[in-house]
Amino acid sequence: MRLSKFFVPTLKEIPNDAVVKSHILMLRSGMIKMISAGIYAFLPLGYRVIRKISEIIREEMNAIGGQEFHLPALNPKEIWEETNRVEAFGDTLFHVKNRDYVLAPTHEEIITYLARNVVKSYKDMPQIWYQIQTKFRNEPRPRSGVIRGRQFLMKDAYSLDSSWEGLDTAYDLHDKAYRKIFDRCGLKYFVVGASSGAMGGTGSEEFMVRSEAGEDTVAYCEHCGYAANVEVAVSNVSETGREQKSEDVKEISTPGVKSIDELCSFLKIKEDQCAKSRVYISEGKPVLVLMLGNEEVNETKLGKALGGNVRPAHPEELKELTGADAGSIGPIGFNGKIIADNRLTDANNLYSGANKNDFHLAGIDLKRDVKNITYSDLRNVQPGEKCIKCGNSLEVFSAIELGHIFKLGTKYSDSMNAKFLDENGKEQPIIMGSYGIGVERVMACYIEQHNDESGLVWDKTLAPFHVHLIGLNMKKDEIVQTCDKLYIEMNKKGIEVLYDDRVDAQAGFKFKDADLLGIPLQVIVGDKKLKENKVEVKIRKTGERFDVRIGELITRVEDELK
RNA sequence: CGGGGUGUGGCUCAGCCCGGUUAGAGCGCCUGGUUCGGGACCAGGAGGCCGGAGGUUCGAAUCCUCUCACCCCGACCA
Repeated sequence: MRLSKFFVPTLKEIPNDAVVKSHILMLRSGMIKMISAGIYAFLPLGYRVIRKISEIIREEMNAIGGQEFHLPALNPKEIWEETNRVEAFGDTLFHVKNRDYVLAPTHEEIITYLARNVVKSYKDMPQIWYQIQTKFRNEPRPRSGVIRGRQFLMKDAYSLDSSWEGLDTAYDLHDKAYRKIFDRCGLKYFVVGASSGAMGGTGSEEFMVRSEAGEDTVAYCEHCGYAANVEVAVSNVSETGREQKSEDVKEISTPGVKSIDELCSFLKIKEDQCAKSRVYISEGKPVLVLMLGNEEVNETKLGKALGGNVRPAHPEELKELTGADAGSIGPIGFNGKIIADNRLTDANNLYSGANKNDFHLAGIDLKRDVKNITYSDLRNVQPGEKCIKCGNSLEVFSAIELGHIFKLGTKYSDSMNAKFLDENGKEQPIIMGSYGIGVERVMACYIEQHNDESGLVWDKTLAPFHVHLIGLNMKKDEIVQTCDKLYIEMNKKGIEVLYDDRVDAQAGFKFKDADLLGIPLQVIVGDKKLKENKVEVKIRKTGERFDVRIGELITRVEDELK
């Protein structure tokens, strides 16, 4: 491709609206352009990368027996009503105004619709059906460029099986295929076991990439690979323990003291002598939650421990339930269920609120003074805590979800009545799995991991081109002739070449553009080297340069690209 | 949906507080010339109803009201 005829609007300056690295670089390198919040046009250069990623995905999906479909984005609303997901998706689902259609945010319904009354026998399975297509979600807040958009390219696969063992097999196949896909793409990723959320189902794994731009926070053990969302990651910190002698409970006047910090400095005590109280409402009933010191309540864990959803009590409710405002609430005299974090197990000589404004209690012994207290893991894992699997130190950081595989089971086949006859002639619901990859996220994550101060740094696999051929002064015939010749030869050899044949751009300008685009090899044709019948090769990743005789260039380029 | 911020030529921004020539700069773009291995130089030029609507005023990019768009934090997120 000749750059003079190729639409690559590179930007020297950082676009105002972009914040994360990948977004900035995709815009600056002329790969995408924003049309509206969360809606991007892929320009020719960017689309080449998308196609390379898609092709890798396609190869690995085909390798596990996947069959590629092309499914409609416009779906009749009534199909979605069968599974009750019009309501479940709520405002996230795009509705078409002038007909009863929705824009598909995912394709379980369509797949189940296709299978129903067609996949009728256990002999018709297993099946793996997939698509690489645009999906639509009315995200309340698109962000980070292509990472969270309102329309995005997704590979979604669905497995159909006649047995749970078959589902396990399909799930394992996808797990392995995903690892191959992300390995081939050159991504550093990790795998998190996760709850399957609104998709329903039993087992699930998320494929994640560490990134500042990530929306999930995970705890990760470099040593053994343990990884879990902090919402569920088990905390592994020792209990604060009991002191030998239990003091008597004693009321202390603490005027104006609200926070644990204030309490500690007012009484000159340490944080871990305090029990922080938070009141939640669970199933309509108040629950007092005690945390050691100033630790935050993990509401997901709390919900799990109490079996249901929880919400913090409103200020008015606090006053009504305890007689005090936030900051003066405590376990003694609290009328309702009391649950404490494991770290407080049987602790004594604690300070906490007195359920009376401007007073706290000292000498609280949870074992002696608080009957019916239960203990549970309610805190967030902190960096440096011991991994529950191997005991090494955990890291906590944010990450982007690239892919998600889960066992759906019969949720959709049940609600849409997709049944088959088993070996015994008995009717059974089809057992399904669902497996997604955010194609644009793969690209963004790759860029997050492969860039430097000059721009992008592609490996050959995903690079939009293999070689960036730069004619330095295209007003000189020898240079043009040499470049043209090399361009034709490389094309003939199947080497993908971007040829900077622009006449009006100066050398420095071309170099900066080339570094920004980050194509792995640069072949530089200039006056100086040409006199010795040589051209210069620069390896983008290392910055290394060397001269090569023109006659040997093709072989050398082929070697470098191996 | 809550909080914060920004809308001025294709891009990055100044001007706004304190209203008053013809609305500016750098980059980019067009013409001609010089340059030609790390985002060149000279000369000339095109391009803006200052996000939109209403209002205050003799006069509004600037003040007021409403509205739209976009960004960030939070809520939400298969």
